[in-house]
Amino acid sequence: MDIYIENEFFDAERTLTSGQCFRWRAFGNIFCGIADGKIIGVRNEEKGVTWIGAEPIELDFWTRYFDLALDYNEVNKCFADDNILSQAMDMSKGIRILRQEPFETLISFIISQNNNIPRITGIVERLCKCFGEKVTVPQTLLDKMNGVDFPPDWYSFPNAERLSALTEQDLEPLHAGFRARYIIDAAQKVHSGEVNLKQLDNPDLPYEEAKNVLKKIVGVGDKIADCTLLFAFHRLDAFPKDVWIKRIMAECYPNGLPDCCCGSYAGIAQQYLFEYARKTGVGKKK
DNA sequence: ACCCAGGCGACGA
DNA sequence: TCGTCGCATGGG
Repeated sequence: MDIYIENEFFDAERTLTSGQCFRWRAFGNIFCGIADGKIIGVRNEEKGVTWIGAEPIELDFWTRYFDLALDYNEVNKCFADDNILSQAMDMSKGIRILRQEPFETLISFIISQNNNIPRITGIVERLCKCFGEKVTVPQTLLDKMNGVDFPPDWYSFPNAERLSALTEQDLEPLHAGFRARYIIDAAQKVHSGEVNLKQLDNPDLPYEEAKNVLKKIVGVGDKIADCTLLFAFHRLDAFPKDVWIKRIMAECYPNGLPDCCCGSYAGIAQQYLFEYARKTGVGKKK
């Protein structure tokens, strides 16, 4: 069935195409994606959002996934004094930081290194198609998609146990390049418990401590650890520095980032700046 | 043909 | 602790 949530600070298109997730697809004004083995459609309304094909019992799950409990209007006041951030906020209004599944987020951002978003998306899609499990699409969602070019088969993100049993050669169809061995190493360390993701789901765990756990994986450095902590564990104090952020730091903040980018909502500021840099092309040479 | 992408590890100074 | 380089792949 459908669930409607009133919330004026949620923009599905901006949130789901902002480079924090790689598994949502647009079909007209409906985004479809999978989390927790469930597929739903997400459609923005005048003053809220509808989850198509979601069950009432899943209300808390999706509310948490889309971070609808946090008052972003309040958070944004932290950034109002900064000129660049104010502009960035205007063009990113309605973006939220998702709470994605940890293993999926970890692997996705391992794949992201020295890579671009369209290609990351393709590799993640092939990973799910090859090693995930088929997900049943609810009839309510299928009905809405009648007449749309909607894929018949959807696959979950494979778990650590599944991937830990594979070899680099098994991953060749993904065309992940040098990242294949990083994926295997991550899956093995997560599955063995050497990297305990459940332990990281604890806001009281000191940030650097959590980060060092993730960095035990070969191919996980500061940036990927930061992204995993931000987009899966909702550590809003994370501030991942990718090439876009480095450009904007060099171009717009030669004397350093404002304090609000080091505080408890640094990750939200980071996401605004990331979008600003990508949309305006700040610092990028042509 | 080049350059680049939500980086990282190895290596040398 | 710091820069620099190679890494696979594919799109611009």
